[in-house]
Amino acid sequence: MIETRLDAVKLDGAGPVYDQIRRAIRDLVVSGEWPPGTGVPPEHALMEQLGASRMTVHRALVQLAREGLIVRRRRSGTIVASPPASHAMLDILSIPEEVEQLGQVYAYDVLSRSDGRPAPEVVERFGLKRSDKVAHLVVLHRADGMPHVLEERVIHAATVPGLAEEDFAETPPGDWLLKHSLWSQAEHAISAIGAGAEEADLLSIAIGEPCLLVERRTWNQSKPVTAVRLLYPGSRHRFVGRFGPYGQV
Amino acid sequence: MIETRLDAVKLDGAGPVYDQIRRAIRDLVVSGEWPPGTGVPPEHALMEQLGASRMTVHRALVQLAREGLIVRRRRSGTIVASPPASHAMLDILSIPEEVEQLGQVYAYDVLSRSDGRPAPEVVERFGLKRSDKVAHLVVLHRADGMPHVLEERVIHAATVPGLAEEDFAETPPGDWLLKHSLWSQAEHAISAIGAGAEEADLLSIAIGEPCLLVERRTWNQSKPVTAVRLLYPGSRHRFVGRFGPYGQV
DNA sequence: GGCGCTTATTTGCATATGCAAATACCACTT
DNA sequence: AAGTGGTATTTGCATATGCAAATAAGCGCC
Repeated sequence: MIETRLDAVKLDGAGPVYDQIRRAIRDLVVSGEWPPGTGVPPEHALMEQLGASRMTVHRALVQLAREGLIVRRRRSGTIVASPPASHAMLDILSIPEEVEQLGQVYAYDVLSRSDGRPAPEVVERFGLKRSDKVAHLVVLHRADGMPHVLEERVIHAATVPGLAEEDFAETPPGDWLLKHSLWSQAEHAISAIGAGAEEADLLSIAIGEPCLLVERRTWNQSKPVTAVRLLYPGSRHRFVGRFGPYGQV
Repeated sequence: MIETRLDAVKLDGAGPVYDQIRRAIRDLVVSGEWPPGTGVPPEHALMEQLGASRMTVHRALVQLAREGLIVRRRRSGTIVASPPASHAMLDILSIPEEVEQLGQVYAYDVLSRSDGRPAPEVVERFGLKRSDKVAHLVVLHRADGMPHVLEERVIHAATVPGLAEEDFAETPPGDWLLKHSLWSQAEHAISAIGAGAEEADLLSIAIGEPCLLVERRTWNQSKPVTAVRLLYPGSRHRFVGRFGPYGQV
């Protein structure tokens, strides 16, 4: 277990104490200062350092645990949780996992890679500066040998250390990024478009066939990390979700 | 404010007391026994009736409030919340609201309605019995006069009182149902398909043009309520959502 | 009637205290 | 070395208590 520096937890005096504690720890977690596996100080230590009662500290930690940011176990203590790989319907972050959950065999090919300045059309689509250095990848994911998704991805070199040395021979870029970069904010959009000539060819479908397009952009502390465009043949894919009226499952 | 019968809250003895209280009240809310607006008894009353301390009752209520099931205000007390009309990206339940949020003028036409036994293909799609009575509706929603979504809907008469008398002249069926029926579970699926001849005509698009298809089925206590098929012209629509790695916004 | 003040009710927050449950760790035995 | 049992640590839960903040409702005054 990774140790923490206790004095990193600082209150800001705004609002209820339990919420100050909650936010202080949450910020350390989402900023990456306390990466997954880091040990959160025990209630006693926090209580002394912050001058709050144990119940107040407890309340903050219980809430963070319910939110999934930390994991608590008696006697062994509290650690920062690993972010869940996939969550609700559209938080599908790992394509290999998605395919394997369908009981199919996963494989992928990196069709192209280029490092350097982004092409003008890429700059616009992903909201970059022309001077930013990026890696531009095209990857075809297969399920049981059949084309499953076509992925086009731009990775912002400055925010992802080790990018140049990685050749994505063993792990597709999406999964690799999950392990080698942090993200604090993501946005995605779903729409339907017809496949273009090149896309249709790669996915083995007809030109103009309806496809589901998922576009996702990811930031870490407002710096862009990666942008991806996933094209799913419409006939072969459905995104399914369940929910209740108050948001619960 | 609607009064509640205090003795309706019953504990089941399983697990922590605060959680028993939480579940007991939650069940009353989601079952519809305490409809939105119902007054939840004050902490003092619950405390006496249940033989728990106020802090324990408080903990249960605070959690329910954070989950959005109840709304609490000092002095005026606690009431059951109205289910949020729209929530995350795909919990768009009210099309009029969606359109108006885009700053466009909303209108709709009921293109057809038939009451009676469901067509065989509807039976299958919705998991009904052939003997169930349903209303079958086709509605075109417009934004600024332009076709916006094509809605095809089946409503299960047995679970929706007052259905036969309603003509949907003033409120489109989706919104009407939100007010006149309860639901405890929903499922939706998104996919991409090409517009059929009839659909293309109604939506003023070309045959085969890619569309986003949202299918949603809704149940109340495992009895079907309604099933709907929403066809959005792909070129004109994107569903956008934002989220963070731990599920928070 | 309307306006402003007071009061009572209800929730919100924090503390102190005590015990229970889980379990990592250590010492001891075989 | 391997099991065994006790102990200390850490979280989980519940209670009792006190005060603060918000505000609905009542009261009195003009």
